[in-house]
Amino acid sequence: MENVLDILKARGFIEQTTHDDALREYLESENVTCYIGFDPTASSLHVGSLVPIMSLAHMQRNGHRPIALVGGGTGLVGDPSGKTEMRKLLTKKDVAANVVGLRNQLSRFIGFSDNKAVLVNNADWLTTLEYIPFLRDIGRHFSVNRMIKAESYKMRLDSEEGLSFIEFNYMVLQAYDFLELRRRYDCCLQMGGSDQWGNIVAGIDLIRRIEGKSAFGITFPLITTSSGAKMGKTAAGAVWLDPNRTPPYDYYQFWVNTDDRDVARFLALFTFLPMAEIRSVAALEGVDLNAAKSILAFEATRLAHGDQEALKAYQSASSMFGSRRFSDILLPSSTIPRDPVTSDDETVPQTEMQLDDFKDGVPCFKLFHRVGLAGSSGAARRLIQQGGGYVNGRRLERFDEMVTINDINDMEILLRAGKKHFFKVRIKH
RNA sequence: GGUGGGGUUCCCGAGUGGUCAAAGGGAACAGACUGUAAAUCUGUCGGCGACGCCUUCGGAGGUUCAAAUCCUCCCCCCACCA
Repeated sequence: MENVLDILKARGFIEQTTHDDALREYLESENVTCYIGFDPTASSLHVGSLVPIMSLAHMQRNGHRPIALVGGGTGLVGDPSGKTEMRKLLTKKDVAANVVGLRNQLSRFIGFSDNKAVLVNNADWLTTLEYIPFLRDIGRHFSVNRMIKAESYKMRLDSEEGLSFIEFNYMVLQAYDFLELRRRYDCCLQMGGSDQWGNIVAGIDLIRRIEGKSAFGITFPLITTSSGAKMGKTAAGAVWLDPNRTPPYDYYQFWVNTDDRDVARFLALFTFLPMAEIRSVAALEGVDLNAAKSILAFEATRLAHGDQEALKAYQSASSMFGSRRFSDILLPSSTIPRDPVTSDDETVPQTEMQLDDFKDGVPCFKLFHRVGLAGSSGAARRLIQQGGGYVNGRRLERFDEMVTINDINDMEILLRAGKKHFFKVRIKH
C-alpha cells in the first residue's frame, strides 16, 4: 500500500514534518494512531478547518486510526498561536455546546463507528488538573527561554497587545494533551496547521523527556487563495460547514467561484478524486476550467452535506447559470451528473408572499430589501440605480418601479441582485 | 502605584470648535470587459419613499449659536518606570 505520507504530500497537505524518515517508517505499519485538535471557538467548523479534517480522513482511508481532539479544555484558555489579538474567553457552557456541534460535523468526514476513529475532549483530563502537581510534573520540563523564542508567540510578544499569562500556558497544555494521548491511545503523531508547529514540537519534547519515547509531527500549509487571501473567507464571513449557517447552495457557490489558479490544488486538497485525474485538470485553461470548478464544488458539497444536497445545489446552479455537459474524460471518478440537467430548484433562497401584496404593486427597492438582497432600502436603491437589480431577468430602470401581478410567472417572481444573487418569491393566494 | 500616549464609521487610519456623515487606504457591492475566474477602469459604500431630515466618532454629563474636536467624571487599552 502506498505510504499515506506520500499521498498527503502529493495532495499538498504537508508543510513540514519532524524527522521524515522515522515518520515514514512509523506510517508503514498498519493502524497507527494520529491526532489533530480542533478549537471549539464556534459551534461549527468552517472551510478553514477542512485541511485538517481531510487529512484525518485520508489517514482513516489508509488504515490508520485518527483521533479528533476537541479542545473543550484548551478552549477555555485560548490559543495565541499566530494570532495578533487575544480572543475573548469562552465560557464553559459555550465550549460544551460547541463541542457537540463539532462532533456532528466531523462525523460526516470520519467514521467513528467500531473504534475506527476516536473523538476525545481534552476537558476530560485538563479541567481536573491540580496546579501545583501539574507545575511540578509537567511545568518543570518547559524552558521559558525556549518558549518565548517560539514563532507562535512571537507575533504577540511583539505586538502592542502583549501576551497574557493564561495564553502563555497554552503551549504547555497542548503538549500535555499529546502526552496524554500517547499514554491513552499510543498516539505518536500530531498534525496541525503550520501555526501549531511550536505546540506540536513542545509535545514531542515532553513525551521524550517524560516517557523516553519518540513522537512525530506534521504541519499543513496555510491555504491561501492565489489572490493572496486566507482561504474560506467571503464577504459574509467564514464559510461554515453547518448548513444552517452556510446553506449547501452557498457552499457550492463558494467552491464554484474558485480562482482559476486554485482549481487543481483545491481538487487535490478538498476532494478524494484520484490524483491521476486531477493532474489532467492542471493542463486546462480559461473557460475549460469552469467544468472542473463545478466538479470541485459538487464533490466538496457532497462531502460536507451529502449526495442529495450536492445534487440539489448543482441543479439550482444549473438552472440559474445555465447547464452544461461534462466530458466523460474530465475527472471521471466524480459522480456529478454528466448530462445537462433541468429541474426545479428548491435551494435558491426563496420566500412566500401573498398575491394581495402585489395588487397595488410593491416598489422594487422595498422588495429587494425585504427579501434580503440588499441590507437596507438605501442599499437597494443604490443597487438598482447602478443597474444591478433585475426582476425576471429584466433590468430595473428606476428604484421606485412597481413590481405588480404582471411580473408573476407561474406564481413566482425571480429577483436578482448583481450577477450572482438570486432570490425567488413564491406567490400564495 | 507613578508618568505619558491612546479609544473615530466593517478594518487600518486622518481629523483638535463651524466648510464633517467625517480625508486616505483596504475590504465589500454594482457597472463595463468576461468565463458564475483574475486583472483593469468607473461608480457606490450610516439610516430614511431622500436636493431635505434623522442617528453616529469608548460611556455619562457640561460649556457654546455650533463639539469627533473644549471641560468634568467614569470605563477600557498601550508604553515606560516602580
